[in-house]
Amino acid sequence: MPDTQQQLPKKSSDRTAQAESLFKSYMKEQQFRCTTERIAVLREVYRSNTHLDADEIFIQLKKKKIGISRATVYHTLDLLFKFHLVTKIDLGHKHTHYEKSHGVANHLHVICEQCGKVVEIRNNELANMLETLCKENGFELGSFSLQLFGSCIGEEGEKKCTEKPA
Amino acid sequence: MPDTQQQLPKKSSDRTAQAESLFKSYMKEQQFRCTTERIAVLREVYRSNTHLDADEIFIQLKKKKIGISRATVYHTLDLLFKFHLVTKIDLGHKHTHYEKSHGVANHLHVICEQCGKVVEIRNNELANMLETLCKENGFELGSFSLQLFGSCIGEEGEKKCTEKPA
DNA sequence: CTCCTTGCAAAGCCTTTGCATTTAC
DNA sequence: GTAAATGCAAAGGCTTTGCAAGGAG
Repeated sequence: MPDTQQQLPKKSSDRTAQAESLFKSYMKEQQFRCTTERIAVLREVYRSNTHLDADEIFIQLKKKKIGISRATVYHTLDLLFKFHLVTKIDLGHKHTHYEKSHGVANHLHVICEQCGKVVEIRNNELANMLETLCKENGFELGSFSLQLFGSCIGEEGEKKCTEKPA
Repeated sequence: MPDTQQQLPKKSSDRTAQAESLFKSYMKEQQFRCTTERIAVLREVYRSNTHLDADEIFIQLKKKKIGISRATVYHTLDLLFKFHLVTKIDLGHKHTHYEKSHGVANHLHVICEQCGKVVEIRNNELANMLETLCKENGFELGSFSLQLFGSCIGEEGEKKCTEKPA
């Protein structure tokens, strides 16, 4: 694999384009074909700022009149995951969610077990610690998936969340 | 909820017994009935030192001539999860795994995307950082689920894993 | 031109649910 | 005795797969 993944994006608006270039170069390298469907899935994931599930991607694309089957969406997500361009996350809902991961590293999700709310937290120190921990244990860190389950707390730091799930 | 969860186990051999007491007290509190099936699932999870899936638990119990249905296993795992006595984990295999979490906190999994190997890493500093991050963001940390996807590296720190999945 | 990719539909598989029976309290 | 839990089987829902048709290289 080329070392291009190490280049950090200069502008956040470039991230999608960069991810697209990376995707194309990985695909070329590994003899995967660069189809319009695959690019469409990549763009959809990178257009969104949250975590999507496979079906949401399928529906978004359908709304945009981009004909694509669910099977292709799943296949493509596997490819994107393989190249570390998306992260798989389990938010405690019944199925896998996916999220762009190029240029948006170093964050984790906190999920309220009462109301289901999901909050993103960013922290570089944490990411560094994880990378170090992996190295110390003979692993090279690729993508990662951090989910913390807990409960929202009130202003006074006393009241636990009692909301019902949406 | 009583504060008993904060008491750390003194001996590792006490953990199962402690988890069992906690389970019973939580159940009493919240009007759940203390059935032999539920206790059996708890014990099975705590007897194991790795992550199990629901079906493995079902099969282990069947081997021990403990009649129980899959439905009950799933129900009980939900209860255990609710009480933070097990953690749900996604190891990139196709379904949820469960792992005891009382007395075995502060660890994460590193999963090799090539060979599927799963390694556990323990680190208190990380756990503290996570707890702090949550507090800073208005969350109370319950159980957590950390999975890092990457690749084993060779002795020289150069060779990436090329093994096939088992 | 060749072989990979797509797409549809069906299959697969984990998980949940309905309802009668059993059981904890 | 009563309400909750179990268990079976069937349904549910996400994901994968087989195979013919289409498209990239």
